[in-house]
This record gives sequence, structure tokens and C-alpha cells, in this order.
Amino acid sequence: MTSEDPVIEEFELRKIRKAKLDVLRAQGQAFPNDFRRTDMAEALQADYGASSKEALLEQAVSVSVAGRVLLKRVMGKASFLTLQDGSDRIQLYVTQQNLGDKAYEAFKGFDIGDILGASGVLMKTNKGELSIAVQALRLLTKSLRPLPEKHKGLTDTETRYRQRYLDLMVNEESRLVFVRRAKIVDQIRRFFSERAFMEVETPMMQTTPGGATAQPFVTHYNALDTDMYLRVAPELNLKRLVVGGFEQVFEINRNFRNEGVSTKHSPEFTMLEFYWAYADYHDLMDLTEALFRRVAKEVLGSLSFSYQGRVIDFAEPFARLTMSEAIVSYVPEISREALSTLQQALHTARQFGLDIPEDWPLGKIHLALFEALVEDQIEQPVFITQHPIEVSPLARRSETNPALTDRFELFIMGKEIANGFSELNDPEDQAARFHAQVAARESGDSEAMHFDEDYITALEYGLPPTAGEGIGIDRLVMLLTDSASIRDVILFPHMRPK
RNA sequence: GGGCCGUUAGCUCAGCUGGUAGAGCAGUUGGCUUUUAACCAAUUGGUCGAUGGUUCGAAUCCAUCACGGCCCA
Repeated sequence: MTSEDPVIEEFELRKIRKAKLDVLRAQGQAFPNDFRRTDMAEALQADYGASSKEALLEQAVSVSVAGRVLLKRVMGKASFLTLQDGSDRIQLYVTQQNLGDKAYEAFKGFDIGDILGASGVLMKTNKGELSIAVQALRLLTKSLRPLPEKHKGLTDTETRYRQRYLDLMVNEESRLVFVRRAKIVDQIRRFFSERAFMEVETPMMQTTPGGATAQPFVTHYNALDTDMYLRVAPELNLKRLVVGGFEQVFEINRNFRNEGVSTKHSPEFTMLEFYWAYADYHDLMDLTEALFRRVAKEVLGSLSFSYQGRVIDFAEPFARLTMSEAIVSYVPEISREALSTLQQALHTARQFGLDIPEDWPLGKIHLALFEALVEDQIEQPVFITQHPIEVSPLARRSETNPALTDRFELFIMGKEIANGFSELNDPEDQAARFHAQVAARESGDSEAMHFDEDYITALEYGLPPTAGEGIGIDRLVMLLTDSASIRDVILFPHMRPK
């Protein structure tokens, strides 16, 4: 393969700005880095936004700020700029009188998109907007490319994802999504740290992928001359840590699944997983409710919020339904009896047009009905419990029905947000489950698990009774930011190369 | 993978049943000392996603491909 030299796109607007940069270079350092600011826009707005024009005039507060020019309004010998820094926006009032003829003339050549440093005195305009009456202004970084349109912003989805920096510069809503995402993750960390959970990091590259039924990405490690897999889940390693004596651990990190993309699925997504010794799946559900309320309260300031036009309420206790209870409750045409025996459930599923093989057990038929008829209907938070054992190879068997597991999935607005269960800590049962997975792989299920020998060894040393859960951070952020697509909450979503 | 939609100036978009490309913003020039989508006047800017085809003539019709979005699997 030959690599081509990247060609810098040349167009009229860029040439004009390039010429301005050439002048700056000729005058000296065109990219100075010695400017230091003392103030941030958000703090200034908070501290002085309510001050009166007269009060500011009297106080004569000296400030210096730096940021990117978003708007520029030149009115002859006086001008207004809207400057965006990392926190917020603030208006600059620039006059020929304050800058002097020469500096003001240079200023008129500054462009939208340029990065400036400014110092001056706080003031209020006649219309009441907090501004800085600029006394000194420096161009810190020349921008060679024009910014997207100033009021409609950047709307082209593809460009917003491919050039996220543009989206962040001009679309305030987009910027706020990621600010909120950071706050959500911060609150989650605090929640677990406060409860004596220890944050850990486990390998992204694994020789045996495990912990979830999903197809992994494969890569090659040259030094060991061995294929490795990007992890589909950290689960098995985290439980090894519980075996080792870290009884409460959590990890917030990326998982990789080699599957299609959709508005709900990204091949690379962020998951919180935590493991809690001497607890069961009921404890997990209680903790999950507490976590979600804490995050909503701290980040949104409210327990209820709007998602895609529907109001989601975290204040009420989250419903808890077994899978068959959920089907009966969401699908009026299906009675409890219609699900109770294998034969009746099969009949019911076929009535609803599902293609179910003869050899499926009752639990899997329930799951198929649930996925087809219930999942999309769910709006308010519901824990769906008691998943069939075939699709839950790491979960503890239910004591009342050995075909089911002590497991739940939390659904909100049709999305699976969390998945947790009492952990299977019987090494012999786990080995048998792995064998079943390997058999499924051999008969063509590329998502089925591998046999992880060392994990069985770890269980043989003894995993205390433990409960563990994974929470999809991207989906949680979607909910709390009212985002329709997972790509709207991932800074750099993967795109097909152009 | 299937269906539908989109791709036109740096950005946001018009462009009718086919007649050879337009607006707003940005830019440039001039005016303007409290504007805020600043305003007023003039003006520059296009491989109409790509490739074929139909036609005297294609941004427009047809086919294929590329990229993206939404829905479905």
C-alpha cells in the first residue's frame, strides 16, 4: 500500500485567511502561547450577570479572558464580539478609542473562529448584557477555516459526527450533552466510592473473550504471536477479583462488540460493571434505583424528566415483573394460562406470528414473546426478572425453578439499560454451562461463549455469594440528555472511512 | 442484509412537467461609537456526491456505485 500525501483543501475563504496568517508570521510569533487568562465566562456571568450598569462602572472590575470568536458585529469605531471559552460565552466591547487606531485596524481583520485573549473592565450594555470593555486584545490563534453558519449552526449529521469539534464549537446543545455525560459518570463514581466499592481496570485485550454472548473483535499481538480479542465484557475478570478478596469492585470502561450499529447500538460502548459480595439480585435492584435517583437528582435537579416527548419518573418505585408477568400485563390478549405450559406457550407464540422451533424450552419462548411484544412498549422503569437459563450462562439458577435464573434486566423507554444477577458460583454448574455454550458455538452461534478454564479454576477456589450488574452508560446518558441516538452521546462515533 | 429518504457555494437551504444555478449566513469593499440573527450599499464564490445512460440539451429522467440518516431484520 502506498500512502498518498494528504492534500489540503484550498478554497477562496481559506486563501484569504491564509494570507492574514502570512502577515502575522511576518510580524513575529503568529502562534503566541504566553497569554494567561484570569477569568472564565461562566464565573463572570454568575458573579456579575445581575450587577447593575452603574455598579459595574463604579467597581471597574479588571478581567482577562480567552476563547474563540463566535460572532462579530462591527459598527464603525466600536464593535461587539461574542467569545466562547470552555465554560460559557461572554461579549466583548471593542472600541477604537480604547485600542488605538493601529490595534483597532488590526482587530477589524480578525475573523469569526479566531482565538483571542482579551483584557479589560466589566460593563453592562444599554440592553443589559454583561460585557468586557476591552483595553487590550491579542490574536492567539488564527483560524484558517470559516465556521458553520451562525444561527442555524451545523446540522448535517455526518459532519457533526465526523468533525465533532465543529459541532462542539457551534452547537451549544451538543456541548451540553457531553458536559452532562461527564457529570453523570462523576456521580456514578461517587455513588460507588461512597459505598466502599473499589474502582479497578481490567484488560481490554483478552486471549479468551467472555462475560457476554456477543461476537468479539479480533486483533493480533505480535510479541506473543497470538490472536487476542477486544473484550465484550469485563465480567469474568471482575469476578476473579472478588475471588481474590476485593469484595466490592466496579469498572467503568469500554466494551467492544462486533455487531451492527443502530440508534441503540455502538460497536464500542461504555459500561459500568460492579460486583458485590454477600448480596443478591434483589439487593442490586434496590441499589440501582438508589443510583438512578441520585444521578437524576444531582445532574438534572429532578427525579422526573422528558425523553422524546414522554415524561420518565424515577420518583416512583421501579416496577418488578417476571418475564411472564410482564407479557400478561402488557399484552391484554395473552392470559396467564396461555403461557403456563410449554404447549400453550408455543401455541400462543405462533398465534402472534413467531417462528419458534419445537425444541425450545418454556423460558426461551417467554423471552421471544417478551422481545417481540413487550420490550418496545415499556416506558417507565421496569425490572424484568427470571430469565431462562439458556440465555443466562453466568447467572445463578433460581431456587424455585431450575430452568430460570435469579436475573433481571432494567428497561426504560424500550431500552435495556441494565442487566444484573446473582452470580453463579458453583464451579461444576458453570463448567456445564460453558460446555453448552461451546456446543452452541460449534453448531454455528458465533455469539456463544468460549470455555474459560481459568475462570472455572477461580470458582473452584471459591467465589463468595455475589451479585453483579452492568449498566449501559451511553443509554443512560441518552435518557438523561433526551438524545434519540447513541451516536449523539458518543464524542467520536465510528463512521465508515470516506 | 431489506425498505424509504438525503447528498447543490465554507455553512443552512431553494431550484416546478428537462432549457445550462439561486437565496440567507460567512467572505470582500465602503458606511456606521451600546450591537446582539446588528444594520445599510455593492460584490466574490459552484466538477450540482461519483460513473454510465436517455436526450438537440440533464442539478432535474433512468441505472449502478459511494457516503449518510430513519425504519425494519
